[in-house]
Amino acid sequence: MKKYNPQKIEGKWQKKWLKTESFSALDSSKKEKFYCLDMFPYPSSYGLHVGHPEGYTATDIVSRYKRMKGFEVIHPMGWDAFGLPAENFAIKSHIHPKETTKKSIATFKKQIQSLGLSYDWDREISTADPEYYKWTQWIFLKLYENGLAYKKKAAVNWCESCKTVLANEQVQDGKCERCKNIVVQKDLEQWFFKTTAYAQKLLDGLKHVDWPQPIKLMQENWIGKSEGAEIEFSISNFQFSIKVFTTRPDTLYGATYMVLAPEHELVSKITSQEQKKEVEKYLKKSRKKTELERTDLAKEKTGVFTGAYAINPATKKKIPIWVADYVLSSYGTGAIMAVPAHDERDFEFAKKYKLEIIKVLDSSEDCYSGEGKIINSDEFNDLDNNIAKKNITEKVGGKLTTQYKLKDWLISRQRYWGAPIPIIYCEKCGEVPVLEKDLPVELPDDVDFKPKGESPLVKSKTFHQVKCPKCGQDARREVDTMDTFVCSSWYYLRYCDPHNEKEFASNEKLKKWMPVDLYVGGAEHACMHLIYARFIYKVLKDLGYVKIDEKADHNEPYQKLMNQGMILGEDHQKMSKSRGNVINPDDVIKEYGADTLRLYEMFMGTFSEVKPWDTKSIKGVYRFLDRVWHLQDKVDAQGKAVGNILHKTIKKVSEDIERFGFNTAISQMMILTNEMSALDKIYKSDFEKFLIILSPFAPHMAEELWELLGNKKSIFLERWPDYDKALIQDKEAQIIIQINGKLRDKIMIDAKHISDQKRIEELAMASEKVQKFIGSNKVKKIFYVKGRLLNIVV
RNA sequence: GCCGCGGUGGUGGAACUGGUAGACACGUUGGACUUAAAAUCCAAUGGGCUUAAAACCCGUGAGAGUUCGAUUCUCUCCCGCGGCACCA
Repeated sequence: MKKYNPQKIEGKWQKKWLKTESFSALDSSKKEKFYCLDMFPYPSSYGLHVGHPEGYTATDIVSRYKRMKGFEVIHPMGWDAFGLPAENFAIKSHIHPKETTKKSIATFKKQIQSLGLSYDWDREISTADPEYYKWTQWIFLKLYENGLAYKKKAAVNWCESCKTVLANEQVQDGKCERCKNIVVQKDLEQWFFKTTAYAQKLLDGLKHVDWPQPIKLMQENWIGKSEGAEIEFSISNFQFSIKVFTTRPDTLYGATYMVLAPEHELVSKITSQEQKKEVEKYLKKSRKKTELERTDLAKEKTGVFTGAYAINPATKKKIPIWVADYVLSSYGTGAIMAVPAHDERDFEFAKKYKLEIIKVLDSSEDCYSGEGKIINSDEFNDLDNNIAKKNITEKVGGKLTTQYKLKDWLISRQRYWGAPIPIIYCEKCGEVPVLEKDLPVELPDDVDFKPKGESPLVKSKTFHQVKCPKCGQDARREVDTMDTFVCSSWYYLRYCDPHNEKEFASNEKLKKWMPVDLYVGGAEHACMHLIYARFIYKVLKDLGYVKIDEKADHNEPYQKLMNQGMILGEDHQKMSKSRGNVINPDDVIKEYGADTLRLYEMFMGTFSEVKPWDTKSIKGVYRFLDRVWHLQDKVDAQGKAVGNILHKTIKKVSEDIERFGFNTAISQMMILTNEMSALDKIYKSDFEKFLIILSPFAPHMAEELWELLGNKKSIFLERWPDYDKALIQDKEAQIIIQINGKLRDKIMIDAKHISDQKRIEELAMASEKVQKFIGSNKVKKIFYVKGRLLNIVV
């Protein structure tokens, strides 16, 4: 009896799989395609953590399963290689990010291969490779040509510790997503992608994808659509007017004052002489506040009167115009009509500054923001407020419109380790895009990494001196680089045609492989990568660079999305170096082997739930594999058939893989294994079927045992077994007997008779236990659920 | 504050469209093997009551409701996690 030695067999098969290129996806294949994708990792110098194998094992199981089901599976892996950690490391150590990244990628690749994952390494890509970022820059140019990339001066998020601007999506809780430093607002000239032009399309597309509902909701909220009206208020004694956006034009008669955001352009123009000092003081103060302080709900609202008055277009009454930083300049028009009777913020403000409050909806509450009947509004009285919305807007010459919270995507970064923005500034011609033939704009090596608030590329002698593509005069390059999320917003397209030197990917290959059928990764990307990638994909489709003539093409890159749940430390806390509760997957592989690690991570719990690591529990799956290993000694031409349980297992494992129920699939295989272990002999054909369904989970062991059984070809060339419907039928059925819904007895009955309710009732009534509980009570009613239970109501 | 997800034994977790709650595994206890330990194998293992078993009762965060029957559906509340955060 040979001992189970995972270290020995795993290395052997990993080498073999690589050598035979068993998992290369064939562009020429006639089979139905299946695109199975992981969110590619940032290759950090720390190597893999246990979270990586969780998602990777899941997609590996699905990939191997789908191949055996007859699909041509494309299952690529690559590196999201640009980014801050490598650059920050360079600042400390003076080691070039190129070097660190190269090393980290090598480590990651080795670790990933030691897990026995079936990637198609011919398609490996790295976003920091000029071959790749050439096309990232090309995509930038296409957006630029079509007015979807533009530069503007705006109040932007600035992280003082990273010394760079950040996109809206990268500010979390008022802090930098990377370093957790407080983000401040700065007026800077920056590059944007016009995501707002796609707000509605991004919303619509969500209807067509098979994504977890919470992620869809998060995106919906992030895009933040509201329908309302734009209404203009003229200003008393001025030529100007103030445009506001409101979702409640029905409450216009209750608008008793107006508020401008401190940044609103009219503030300086309309402020009266008497109020000037006060207003300026207020503006100065609010400018100093961070975004976090300004949006702090717990804080009392503040504001100051401008001295000017507007005319309510419905009531023709003069209403005061205030400045207050509870109104945001970045949303709507940066100005509001305040209806204190029906908006809590306005109510709070009006009470504090003793402003007029007029109710225009029928309600007993002081401040009521719900629906209802209109009052105090002339001819609109008694109308339903939803009808009044349209009518009142029309009366005052307003316009029904839609607003979104989504902002344009700020993509420029004042950092080195990213793809340079392919723009040239010429004194004569102004902003000039780099010519396509001059791509890629390569990163220079001669830079000083210390961030000083401008891109390190400024310091490169070789980089920014360039001739203007238009006039040939001396010009200088844009020194900012692109947000790494730009690089990762199209990588799934490059995998389809990774070596193409003429295009980012040929249409033929895109047509062959896109869209991604299954996408797996963490939920933290809900409002970042997953919005950006959808945006870029839609743009490329609209511009005609991606054409797919499939019937079910919904202009979405990712059909099905699955989020893996975070793995916590053994102390039920988030794993972190400072807590010292980090588990290194290498250690687990060293002790138990890759198959055990894979199985364990899949067995831990529900795939998408958060779950704690438990080193002791690893033994359980190791024992299981060990038991499977020893089953080989029982294989015989003679034996007892395990057909029923085997075929039930085939059914359950197949169904569970499809619905990401890996934990229950494994538990079913454990049940089968325990059953087979109890036998003296098992049929070879039964054991082989079991090995096939085990193989996506524990590929090394399955492959090794398959070979030991005398098979010459890889187990992964086998077809996935079908279960036999006749064999999964049980001969006997157990019927639960309940009295008033409480379990009182169980009876066994031949499966032939499960439809015969009368027979079952008779059997039940014959039971002593049943009789005891019925006693002298009268049977009122009997419910029978076929093959399951009989409930007697007394 | 708003939106979402969740709360099941000592632990991780199962439970199909409302139908045996606790599958599978860890741990624990007892036993076998061993000079011994590890490993392995066998058995028991939600709580109460009981010397033990049988029998019975209780039990899926709390309370109510719908139902013949609720972990599953509805309402109210409590707790944990995630997202958003003055979006007019």
